[in-house]
Amino acid sequence: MFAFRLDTRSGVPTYLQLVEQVRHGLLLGYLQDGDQLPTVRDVAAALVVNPNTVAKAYRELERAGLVAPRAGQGTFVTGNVDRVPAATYAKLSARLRAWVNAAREAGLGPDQVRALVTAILDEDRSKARAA
Amino acid sequence: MFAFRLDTRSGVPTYLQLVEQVRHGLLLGYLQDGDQLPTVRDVAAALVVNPNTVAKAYRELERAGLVAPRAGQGTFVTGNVDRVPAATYAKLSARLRAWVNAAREAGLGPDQVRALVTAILDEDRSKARAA
DNA sequence: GCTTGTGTACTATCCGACTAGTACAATGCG
DNA sequence: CGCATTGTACTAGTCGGATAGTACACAAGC
Repeated sequence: MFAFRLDTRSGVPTYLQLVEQVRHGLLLGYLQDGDQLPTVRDVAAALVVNPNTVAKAYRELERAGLVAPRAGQGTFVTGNVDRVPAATYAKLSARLRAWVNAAREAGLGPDQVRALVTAILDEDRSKARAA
Repeated sequence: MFAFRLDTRSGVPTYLQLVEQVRHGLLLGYLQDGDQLPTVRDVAAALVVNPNTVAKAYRELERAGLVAPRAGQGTFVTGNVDRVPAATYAKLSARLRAWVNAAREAGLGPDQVRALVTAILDEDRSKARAA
């Protein structure tokens, strides 16, 4: 079963964090067509948040056409998303993992690693906008 | 002069985004000891936010000992942060940039790139916590 | 000394995220 | 049918971020 996590210090609204995690799961293949998401009440209990907050996230995902609710059953993935081919995914993640290790060995702390990644991704975003 | 940017859709509070960007600038060497940050009023005008919001960010940075205000002058960096050596930084960022390009050429969209990076960094975070 | 530009402080207000609690609709199962 | 489980809907309230507007304190420069 898919598991959620929360970062309360990030300032990102809870329901958006949940939406993001499902989106990422779909993009990376952790979640596939037909998979069931944890029930609203389960998630609410596990993360100690209000059921309404979880429901808001699920509603958002439903609006986006990524999941569909079945009353009395739960919420299920209706995967119509471009997934990364498994081989490509494995290759890229291995290479990225190596990079993170190299950065850590070069003495960079987690914050510095994140800062550098953010900077490079922002470059990429700027290029994408310019193109 | 240092320049700020805003991502209004991220859900991250404005003042926290400003704090983060200064922190990153310090970590990566974009900002150095003695550098002046844009004035509160300049930032407020450029980003179209309330001066109080910018002041809140600067106050936060001052509390952290990263910057110091000089009345009538502006806010200046008091850089007591571990910076990444320039050579290390150049090497790592080049390698990461290459990885991003490879990912894009493999057909991954910006969102997928970010998702993958987030996933790997979360792995790293979990390992760091476990250690 | 006066003016200008800077950071700071304060109050009031608005809005969105989140919570609390309850109730309802639909499905599956005995 | 009756019950449990699930998602959904609604109202009311709390809390924090952001805004608006004003006022103050300090330093530099004419």
